[in-house]
Amino acid sequence: MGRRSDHTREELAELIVAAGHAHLAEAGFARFSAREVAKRIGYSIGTLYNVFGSYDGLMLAINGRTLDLWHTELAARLDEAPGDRLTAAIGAYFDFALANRHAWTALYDFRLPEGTPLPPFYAEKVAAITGLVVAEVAAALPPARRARAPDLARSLLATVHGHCFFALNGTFALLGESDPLAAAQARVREAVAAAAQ
Amino acid sequence: MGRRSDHTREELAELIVAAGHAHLAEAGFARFSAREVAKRIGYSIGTLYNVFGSYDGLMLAINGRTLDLWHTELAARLDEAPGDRLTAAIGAYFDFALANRHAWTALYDFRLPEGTPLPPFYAEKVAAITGLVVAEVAAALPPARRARAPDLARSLLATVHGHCFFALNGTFALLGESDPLAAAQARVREAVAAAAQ
DNA sequence: CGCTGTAATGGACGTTGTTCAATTCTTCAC
DNA sequence: GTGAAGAATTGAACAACGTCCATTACAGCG
Repeated sequence: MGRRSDHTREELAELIVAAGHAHLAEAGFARFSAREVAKRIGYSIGTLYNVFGSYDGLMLAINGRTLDLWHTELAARLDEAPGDRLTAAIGAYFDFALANRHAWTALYDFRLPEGTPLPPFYAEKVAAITGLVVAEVAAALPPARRARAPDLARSLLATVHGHCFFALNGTFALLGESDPLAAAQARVREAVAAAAQ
Repeated sequence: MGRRSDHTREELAELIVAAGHAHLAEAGFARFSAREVAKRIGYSIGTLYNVFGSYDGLMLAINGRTLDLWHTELAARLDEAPGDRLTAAIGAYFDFALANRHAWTALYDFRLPEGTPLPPFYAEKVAAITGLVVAEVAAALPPARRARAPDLARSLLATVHGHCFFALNGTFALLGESDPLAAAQARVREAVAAAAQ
């Protein structure tokens, strides 16, 4: 069949990503299927491949949407944060991951074939989120120590990620940890205090 | 066909896990296939299912083997460690993950269906590795603070995991981090110092 | 009306996890 | 020996997946 709707390519891509994100959020990465996404929007599987080229291209677009949502929510939470903004940011990190378990986990479950670099549009979304964190870390340091912010922010991102990851995948539950968020916040507080010296 | 070798069930399981671990180490979790494992040892796909029941059972056994190797290597490295044993343990964590990228990554890529608890044999292996870390954290704390060791060890494990994960999945490279191991060691040092107070 | 280019299809292919009736071999009782 | 019992092993069959691409349907233009 041929053209059948008034969707431009971009509108169609948007439609696919929205349905894909919803399917991913419900089923999780392991059960995600491009065919199911096509079924949901009433298009055939071939159309998805015309638009995104491959399964990897589709997943990248969907994960990109997750990064956008994450960035938006993090920024909003920082805007309305009283007092300790860094602590609020960690809370937002956990809240987003918990509220979007499957989509958040898929960010790390999915990997491009080895040697394939992330496409720029995706790398930029990651950098944008990181940028928010760098700014908050810088603000938490005394002016004379601000040059350490990028290095420290990357490390703190990893620290929080580790805690959040273990909280979601059950490792902490298995080991008896009861308050992963508080632990992450404590570690960040200590690191910032040390860097402030 | 019927019985054709002198393998006991346990020897056969061992054979399968060894071949499966090798295949996983080469191909990675996404390309891993039970059929390929069967092909490698000259058995049919049906036999794998007789022994392990399902793909999940097979993966659990293979990941269990990875945990065993990890535990052995970590213990060895601690034995021969001069001076700062906690720092050595973090180095061993990174070295193992880097030397066994695919197998290590598969520990976290693979997840049982939601609601299915980890089988005891597997949970015990995780607990054993954690136990080594708890002991080292306890040793690094002054006697009066040793009660904090289990909590702190879990949190430090998450911290190191986050750094190692970002180092392997390319996030750190994307963000410009050059020495993830040093960053992880610094974060642990700071946390231990804070807990010692 | 016909031409051209884009949008969309869906059958075909190879691969996967999974099942299970059928088959082959071992063992042991008689 | 012989045959029954039991355990081990097979591989065809099934549904679902990602991928490809020749084919079709339509819109717009001359």
